[in-house]
Amino acid sequence: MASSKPSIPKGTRDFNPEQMVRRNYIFDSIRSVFSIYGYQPIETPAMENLSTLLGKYGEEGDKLLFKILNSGDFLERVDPSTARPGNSNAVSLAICEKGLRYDLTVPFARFVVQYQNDIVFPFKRYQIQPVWRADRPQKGRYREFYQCDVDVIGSTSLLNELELVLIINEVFQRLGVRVVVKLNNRKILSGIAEVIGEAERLTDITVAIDKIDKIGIDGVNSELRERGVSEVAIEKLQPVILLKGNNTEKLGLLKNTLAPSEVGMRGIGEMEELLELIRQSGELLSEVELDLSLARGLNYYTGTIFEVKAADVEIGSICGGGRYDDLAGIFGMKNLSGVGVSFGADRIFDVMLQLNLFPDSLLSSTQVMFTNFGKSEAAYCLKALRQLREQGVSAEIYPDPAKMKKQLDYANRRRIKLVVIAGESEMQQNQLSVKNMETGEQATISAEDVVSYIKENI
RNA sequence: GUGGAUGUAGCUCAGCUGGUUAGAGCACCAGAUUGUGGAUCUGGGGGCCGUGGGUUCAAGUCCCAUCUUCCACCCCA
Repeated sequence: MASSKPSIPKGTRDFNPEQMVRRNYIFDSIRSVFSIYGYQPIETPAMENLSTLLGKYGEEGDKLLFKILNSGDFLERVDPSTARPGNSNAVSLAICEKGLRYDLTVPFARFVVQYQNDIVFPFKRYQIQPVWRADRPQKGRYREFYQCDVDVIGSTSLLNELELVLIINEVFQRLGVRVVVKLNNRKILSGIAEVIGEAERLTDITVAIDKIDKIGIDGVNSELRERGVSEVAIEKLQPVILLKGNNTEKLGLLKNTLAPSEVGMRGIGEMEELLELIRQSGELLSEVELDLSLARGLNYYTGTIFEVKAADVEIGSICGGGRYDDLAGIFGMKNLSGVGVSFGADRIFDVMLQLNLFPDSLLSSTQVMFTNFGKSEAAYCLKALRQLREQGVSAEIYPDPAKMKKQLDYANRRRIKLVVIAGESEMQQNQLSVKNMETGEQATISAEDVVSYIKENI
């Protein structure tokens, strides 16, 4: 073999036309909901300065950043003695100053700080762009994937949280995906850690209880032990982890437990207010559930945490987010609270494909095709073809004078509903034949009526 | 980053304990049918068996490495 087979990098994908129209259906639906709620679009570059990205996602996140090699003689300023195996990380920082963005939230925070004087606050923005993670790919996990972020920054009102819940509900209602919206609050988690006497182990505790669905209560407990949480604390934690009942019942029980914790009670207050706001907005299609095991890894969250799971497919979360009180602080802008969620378009795609939720109509792009029997016959069609297009009907003419079988076959495979047949006999009568490919019916129409006939029969 | 599976035609897969020229279905192209599609029949093209090395008289088959895809862990959309 002269050259190896063409291929694309691990974890990346090509999208064919069928996949693209379906993806665009998702993006368009999401975009229009965002827009209805008053959010404005922005875009940021695929690459950011590495200094913007590093240290924002924890140690794990830093490892998953794609770094971009400097141009030119990038080894020029590298001390040869540091360039040895085992020291790749330090060297990579010396030879790379840019990286591909890991999410849309951090670039957004950078954007807000950079343009703070031009932005009108509260700033409601949405952003739909790909992000890259040097993760090991597996089901529902890619190295390049799209996020659809909505955030509002510069407001602490819980009305923003409410709005996000309503957006989530509306997006998945439009797409026909049944979901469960899970809510929690970082302050409640802090309160729990405080009450059981392990305040400084908040992250360990949340990471462990986040896994309860997967590894069960015993697994969580042994993981807590491994992470150094005391037996007494684990004992105290049990009733909280195992909390059952509806949202109000859970909150009621939590109130007793968290009474000694000021943070915890504030968290409960926020949760109660949010649930009340949701109730007042009217009936939602999506189920909204307070889930204390919901932790989410990103440690910049400080208040409400959101996560959305598909009710009918096992694929991890398809949307998630939360409130962050001090994200822009990293970039030198204090006291700017924000809250937002991110829709994972690629996973939503996988869910919808599996549940067969894409409308068939997406697959036919051309509505009318003119057959081609030769130069003069094709020319005879051009006027009607143009008129149809001017009136918004998507139409095309088969470019080559191929056999009728081949042309009709093409129309079939492209799912084109109407085929216009115009040959010598039609030309002589100043007519065109219009064939419906679904029913097989065919009618012969005069040249002046053919456009309106087609419009009526699309 | 750790562990486990996988790779044969465009796609889904056969191919026995190593043994002639590597198969099927679907898809594609052509013809039956020169102005009427989806059906049927007939024929045809297409493979250095993921890649590189090794063992052997002989490797798609056994061994090693590497890459891909998939699964679990970590983490996450």
